[in-house]
Amino acid sequence: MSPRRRHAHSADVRAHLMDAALRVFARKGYDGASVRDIAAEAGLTAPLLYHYFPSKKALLQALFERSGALVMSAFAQAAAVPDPRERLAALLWISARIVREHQDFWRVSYGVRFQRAVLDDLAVGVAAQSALFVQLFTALFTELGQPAPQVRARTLFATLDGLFQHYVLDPDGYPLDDVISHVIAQALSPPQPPPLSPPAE
Amino acid sequence: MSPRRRHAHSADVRAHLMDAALRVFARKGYDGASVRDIAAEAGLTAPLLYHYFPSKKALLQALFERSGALVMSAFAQAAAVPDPRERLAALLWISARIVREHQDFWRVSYGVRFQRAVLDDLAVGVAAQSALFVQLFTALFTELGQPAPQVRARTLFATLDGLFQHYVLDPDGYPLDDVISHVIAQALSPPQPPPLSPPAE
Amino acid sequence: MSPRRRHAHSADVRAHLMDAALRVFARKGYDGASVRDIAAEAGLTAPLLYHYFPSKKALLQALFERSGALVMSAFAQAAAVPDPRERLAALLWISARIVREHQDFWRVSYGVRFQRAVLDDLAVGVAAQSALFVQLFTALFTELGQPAPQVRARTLFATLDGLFQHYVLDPDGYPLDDVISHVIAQALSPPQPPPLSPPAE
Amino acid sequence: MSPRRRHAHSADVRAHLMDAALRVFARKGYDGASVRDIAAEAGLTAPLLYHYFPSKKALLQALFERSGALVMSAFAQAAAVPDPRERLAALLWISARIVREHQDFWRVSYGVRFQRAVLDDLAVGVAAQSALFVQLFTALFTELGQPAPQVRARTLFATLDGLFQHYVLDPDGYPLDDVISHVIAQALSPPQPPPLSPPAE
DNA sequence: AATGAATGAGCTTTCATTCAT
DNA sequence: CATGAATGAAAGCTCATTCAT
Repeated sequence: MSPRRRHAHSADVRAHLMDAALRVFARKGYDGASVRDIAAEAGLTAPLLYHYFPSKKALLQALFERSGALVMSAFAQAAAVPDPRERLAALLWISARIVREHQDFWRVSYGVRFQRAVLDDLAVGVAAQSALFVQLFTALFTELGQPAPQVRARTLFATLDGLFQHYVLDPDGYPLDDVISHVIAQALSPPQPPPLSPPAE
Repeated sequence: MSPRRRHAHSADVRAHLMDAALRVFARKGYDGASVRDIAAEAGLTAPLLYHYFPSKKALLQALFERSGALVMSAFAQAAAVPDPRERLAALLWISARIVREHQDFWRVSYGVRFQRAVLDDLAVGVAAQSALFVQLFTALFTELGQPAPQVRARTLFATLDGLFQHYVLDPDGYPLDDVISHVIAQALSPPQPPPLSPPAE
Repeated sequence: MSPRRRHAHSADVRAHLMDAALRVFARKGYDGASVRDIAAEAGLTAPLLYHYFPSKKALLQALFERSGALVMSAFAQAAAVPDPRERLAALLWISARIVREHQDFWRVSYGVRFQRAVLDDLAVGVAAQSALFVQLFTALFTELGQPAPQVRARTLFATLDGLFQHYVLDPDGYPLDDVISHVIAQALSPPQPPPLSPPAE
Repeated sequence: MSPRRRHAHSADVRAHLMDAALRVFARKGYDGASVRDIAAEAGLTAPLLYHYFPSKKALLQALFERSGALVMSAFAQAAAVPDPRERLAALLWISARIVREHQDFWRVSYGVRFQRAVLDDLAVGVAAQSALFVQLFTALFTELGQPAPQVRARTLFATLDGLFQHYVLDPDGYPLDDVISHVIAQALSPPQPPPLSPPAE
């Protein structure tokens, strides 16, 4: 009834479409979701979708950017914790919270992780985040005086990645908090000498 | 011994097709790989592929069965090591070797992990392997007298899963052996009390 | 009145496609007619056909529904004739007219009559029409005081069915009116005792 | 073990294949039946089928020829009955018996009746049989002194054709003998003046 | 006589995307 | 802003038929 724009802000429609896309991608996978599906989920038509996003891929990219920003800001916050032990815990708990609260996105993200054709344009951002993560934790372990801080960082990253995948695959049955607690304890434990070298093949 | 044949043995052609499919699936993803692509990679035509496999999905399933058998036999071997610490190390080194030697398969496997529609018929086998893995390591940690053996097992499983994915995503740049060594050391280290509980939200 | 439109009304295109499909089905049979054939006959492309009909089968079904409605309304009209003898004649002449004016449809209809796989979804409507026909004529013969009215009705139905098929198979050479006249006369003639029983086998 | 031919006479295999084809055609229709289906039903392979029949169509043609011969000989027998009334009854009962005993063939025959592409090579034989039937009954009605004998013959032919189709579509529920009895009585009844001419359109 | 292997042609259907209105 | 119409490309799959053995 207001004389100004009957229709929502462009940004609102974009967000609405991204939410719809997220749901459909999460449900059917990126390839399995048709542009029509997404438009229908958002309550509009495909050509209109193209009014807001130049392609299906661009929609996915927008989802990655939105979540990337979210992750970055959360991490920046936690990275500011002065005590390194507390910082590590904060980073992990925050990661867990993000994944729990954005399960759909992570399902999508893990689902396209191995699709080169799809990831082409995302690869840079994703790789950057991974690198940042490893750097952050390498610094942290260095600060803690742990040996081989980069290996520790990589291991921790792998653990988190695997763990979040397992959680997202079965959110109701997975003891996320227990495992996170254990991971934190493990990450802060003193180093051990490697007990066995790789067997000669 | 075997004379030159114009018509290869059925089993040979099947294996040849599976290898081709593996390469194409690894390169383009399951959805991105067309039956024609696979047939062409194998040097034959699409209808002939259907002579050997009833469907594209069946081809994928055959790949999973082949690798599943391989994993199982390797695991059975390592699971027979009497000393639990050595057994743990053996299981991890063997896992790493399998992944290294069958990168394409694991790329494919991780690629379809979140595609419900595709996994339907594979789900049983895959879930069984995961369960077996967790069981095996739960028993192992119990044997070692570690507390919370199931959480440890789950964590270890997550670590391996994430680690192998990171390796497969960048096989040349990833220090697989170093990380595996560290994971083994970590898994065998004595437990620590959890330093921090999850923050109240 | 209506301005020149680049995009025709959906209903028009649907009708246009149905006409094209009817011609192609009549010419090549249901199985022999490809969706491309039909689209080409209608002057458009196959994917566009799917814009208007969800499947090839749905197209056939639409044809049956259209003709079913036509038959029903024509029959309802003739069934209202009060005098039973005149009613019988009216029903038969109307049937003949419908078949003559919709030869293509009846060719198609008779062509799929024995294709279980195709008829599945049409079966209900077709069976209902047959049953209606027999009921209508059973009532009519009862009203006329003829013995064994149901057998007479079934016989008449069979005669019409066969006769229309023969006509449709050779529309130019078939003396449709003569035969219909005779059938009417025959149907209204008084009953005769059966002259001979079936021979013992 | 007998030194002479391990394998059946060529004619036997042909007959065996024709029986198999008949069953499969009856079950799935001509188009719906694949050559592999037929070969499998006969317990052999497709290329071997091609050893006995040059094409799928030729198989169908052979079926028509076999049944045509059967019909002809049965008709020839019944046509020899001296009394025309008895002859008519004999012809109809024999027709009914043939259809009852060869339901599969008639199902197939009626199923392809409107498929020009399939019938091309059968058309001659089928048309000849129809013509023979009409001639035979025209002569018979002439002999009986009935007016318009050709129209009567055509009508009778239509009745039989329709009736046999209805029977074949529902063999268990159809009162074939009752209807045949009625048709015979009707065919032998004296003529009636046509009660109503076709309405002016 | 018998068969596994092989293929060209073609099927129905889906999709991302564009265009005219 | 919004949409129905439109399409080229390609998908998975089936088939009648042939060929080498």
